[in-house]
Amino acid sequence: MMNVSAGTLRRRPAQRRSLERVERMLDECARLLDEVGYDGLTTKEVARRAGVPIGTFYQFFPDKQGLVRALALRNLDGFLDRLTIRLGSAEITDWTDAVHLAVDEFVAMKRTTPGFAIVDFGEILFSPGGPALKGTNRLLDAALENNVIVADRLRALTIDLLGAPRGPGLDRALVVAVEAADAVLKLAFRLHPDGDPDLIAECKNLVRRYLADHLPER
Amino acid sequence: MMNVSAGTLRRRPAQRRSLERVERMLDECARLLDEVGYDGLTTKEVARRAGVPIGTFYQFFPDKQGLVRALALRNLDGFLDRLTIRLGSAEITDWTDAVHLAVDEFVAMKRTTPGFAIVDFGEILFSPGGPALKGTNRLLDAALENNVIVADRLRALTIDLLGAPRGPGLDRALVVAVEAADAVLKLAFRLHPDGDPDLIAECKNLVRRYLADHLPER
DNA sequence: CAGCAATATGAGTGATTCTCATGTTAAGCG
DNA sequence: CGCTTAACATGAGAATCACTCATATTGCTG
Repeated sequence: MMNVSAGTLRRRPAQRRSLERVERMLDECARLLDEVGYDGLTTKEVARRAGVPIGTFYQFFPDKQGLVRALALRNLDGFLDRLTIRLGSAEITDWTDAVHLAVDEFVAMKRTTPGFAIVDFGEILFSPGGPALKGTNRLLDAALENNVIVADRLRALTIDLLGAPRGPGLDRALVVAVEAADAVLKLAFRLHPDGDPDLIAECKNLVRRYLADHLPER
Repeated sequence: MMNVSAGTLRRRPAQRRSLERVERMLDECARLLDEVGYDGLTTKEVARRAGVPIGTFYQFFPDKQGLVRALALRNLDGFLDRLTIRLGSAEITDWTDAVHLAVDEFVAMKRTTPGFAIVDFGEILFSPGGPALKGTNRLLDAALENNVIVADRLRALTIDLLGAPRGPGLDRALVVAVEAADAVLKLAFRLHPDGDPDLIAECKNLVRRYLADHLPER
């Protein structure tokens, strides 16, 4: 758990004090997102609310995008941890049950986790502007990882639980499924504060229909 | 064609001169997006390149987001116009052919239309930050229209050509399909400059599989 | 405790978005 | 044709933001 590091932070907080500070900044970032939205977010206000000077903010985060990216990674870790627990405790006999659980967990986090309604895993947020920005494309690279990480861990969960045929075909299918599901669920929450129930149901249909080609019948 | 108006512009350009100016600003916005990305885009530079003073820019566009939103709407219109033409000229016997054509047209625009690689229809771009921004949510409303417009016109095309069962079920299914396809294709172009061919193929599979529940067999 | 390296700080720099007072053109009218 | 009034155009400037960097502070080691 808690894997906010790879390429997103300038300096990895070593001491407890620093770790708490980074955590507080992420917390306030999430809360601010709910209040003022992504464009209204300012590094100054995040730092002020977290009780750290602006200079310290930039000791840890390379820029505003880095902050949001770190939050997205934390969200991702949180989601995967929760899902792992739920998949472990529930009796899963069918991979479609796993889809059901995953979507439900995502929906639950949309409703309860601060900032998650605005920035969930956030890969889309980073791609426009990230790549062509200056010279490098490390932002993009870091962002793209997210999809791969989700798919990887979902595959690990799925295969371990249900013994599906491994291979690049399944890998790609899972990435596609995650991307598509994320988009539909985002839409569901854009149209309805608690997530349009019909669209949530359709999201499950979409994923099940599609994955039926790549996973065993039942 | 050319429907850049609903809520996106401060003042609708009435005279030819103004219309050309707005068009030029959108053109330069698109080209700049390719050069510097979304975050690198500045209203000042767009105005400078389009040969209009910054004050004039703000006569027509409410803000930077309004500019990008207007571009997204123009892209949307362009896409639907092209698709309508292609669907009309080709002999379509099966709705799966329509899916094929639609995805191919999107891919073609990703490769050739300036700025389209960064901002296509852009509904995702607007939702984070737009809604919670201040008090109103007109930004969100305007953005949400996009999905509805696409689905509406796609449905009109589909139904007229192939006689599918009308109803809210089909409407919702088309919205879901558009949203999911858009997300997967965006991923395809994030991973590969010309669009990952496998992912493009998978996008078609995804849509066909899903829509098979809502449209006639062949 | 001396010396050194790591970390912390916030006033300042340059850049950006967007406004608004003023200037310019067109439109209506007797 | 002049006069009045409204629409439109303009760019200097106000407000704000992201991010830096020189200096101060803290902790670490011998």
